[in-house]
Amino acid sequence: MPEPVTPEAIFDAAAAMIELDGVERFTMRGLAERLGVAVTSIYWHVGGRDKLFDGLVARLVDEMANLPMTGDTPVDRIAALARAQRRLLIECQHLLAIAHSRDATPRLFLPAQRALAAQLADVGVTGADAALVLRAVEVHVISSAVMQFAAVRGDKHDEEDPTLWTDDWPDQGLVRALQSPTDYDAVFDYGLEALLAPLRRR
Amino acid sequence: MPEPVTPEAIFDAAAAMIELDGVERFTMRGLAERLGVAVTSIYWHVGGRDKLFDGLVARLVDEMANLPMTGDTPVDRIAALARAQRRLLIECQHLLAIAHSRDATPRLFLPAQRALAAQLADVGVTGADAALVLRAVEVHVISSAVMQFAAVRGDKHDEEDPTLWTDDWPDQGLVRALQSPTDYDAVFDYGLEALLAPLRRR
DNA sequence: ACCTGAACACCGTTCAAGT
DNA sequence: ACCTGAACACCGTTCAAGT
Repeated sequence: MPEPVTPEAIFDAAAAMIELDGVERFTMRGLAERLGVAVTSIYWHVGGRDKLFDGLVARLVDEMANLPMTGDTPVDRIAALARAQRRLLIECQHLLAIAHSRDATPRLFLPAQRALAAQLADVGVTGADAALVLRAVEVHVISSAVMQFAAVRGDKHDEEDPTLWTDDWPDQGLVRALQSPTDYDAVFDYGLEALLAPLRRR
Repeated sequence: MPEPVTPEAIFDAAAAMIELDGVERFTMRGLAERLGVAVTSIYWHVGGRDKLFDGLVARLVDEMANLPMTGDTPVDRIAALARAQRRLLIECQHLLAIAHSRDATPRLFLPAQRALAAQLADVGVTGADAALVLRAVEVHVISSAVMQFAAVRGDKHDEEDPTLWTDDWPDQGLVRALQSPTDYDAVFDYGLEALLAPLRRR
């Protein structure tokens, strides 16, 4: 089934290849081969590697714009959106890496800022305070996704160096907890609730 | 002054080049030219690109191991260390990017975990709870440095899309705050204090 | 309008050969 | 032990040429 070569088909194929093998293994020539065309054909439809990645990032931004925001209270809705954003970014880890390497991470959150601002206003947080909370939550979401990515790929190296913790270290419970793989979901929730705690007290 | 070609000199030159021009512009051939030797000489001394980056990451891990931890209370000392870690990582942004792309970010914090654990024990936090706080602070530090990096390079794109915010949006103070560049220092401090607040209440 | 092959300038890496 | 040049297999990209 040789699909027609459209920009859409090119972006789809590129996204699939990148999500499968990572950015570093992605080549224009490989993409052309998968599409069954000459490399130069891609250049005609979407341009070079840069333009291609621009398009992929734009797609991710679009996806970030339409996420559910459910919950009984404004703070619950903010938390729900943050969790949905994080889930999407973890699903699209390689695309996130591309966006990050092109300094486009802040842009990922622009579409959601309006909705977030409305919820903050509902609990009486406005102006510079609201901007600070907004940014803090954004940074928390991104970082959690980015770290999860690194951890999942490199979990062989995530174990503790046993020589660092002698057997006579008083808190063996901590040592055990650190030696088991990091539960990034728990870390994310802990941080998110800490960030939102001041709002819950209103 | 043609310095002798030692692994040390090679790492120094590579680090300087990367910190100046970024990873993407760094090539083995360029490094060889700067050192005044043939490319193949580098392969003899330190191995290929992978080995070279391994060495650079190892150096960064070493630097992370010796950071000051001053403050009157245990929580203050934890905060001070986190700030010092963040400052170093921002200074070595490109090296951090390399470490991150090689999934070595968790390793950056291993050397400091013992000292942090001791401070946590002082305020009575142990076991799995201590591990969670440890990880939450680590993630916060990394993320802040990583975001700062992206933001500084891409601050042209960090401005808000004016079409998103109509003039009749009720909270013009927020709009103004979002339109000015993000103060990542403030975002970091806000998040750090939120994470440590539960500890301060003991 | 769409697609192609040839060609260019660049990579990282290997290896036999030098001293 | 140290350094070299030649060579290989791979890139991204351009461009004139085809239909």
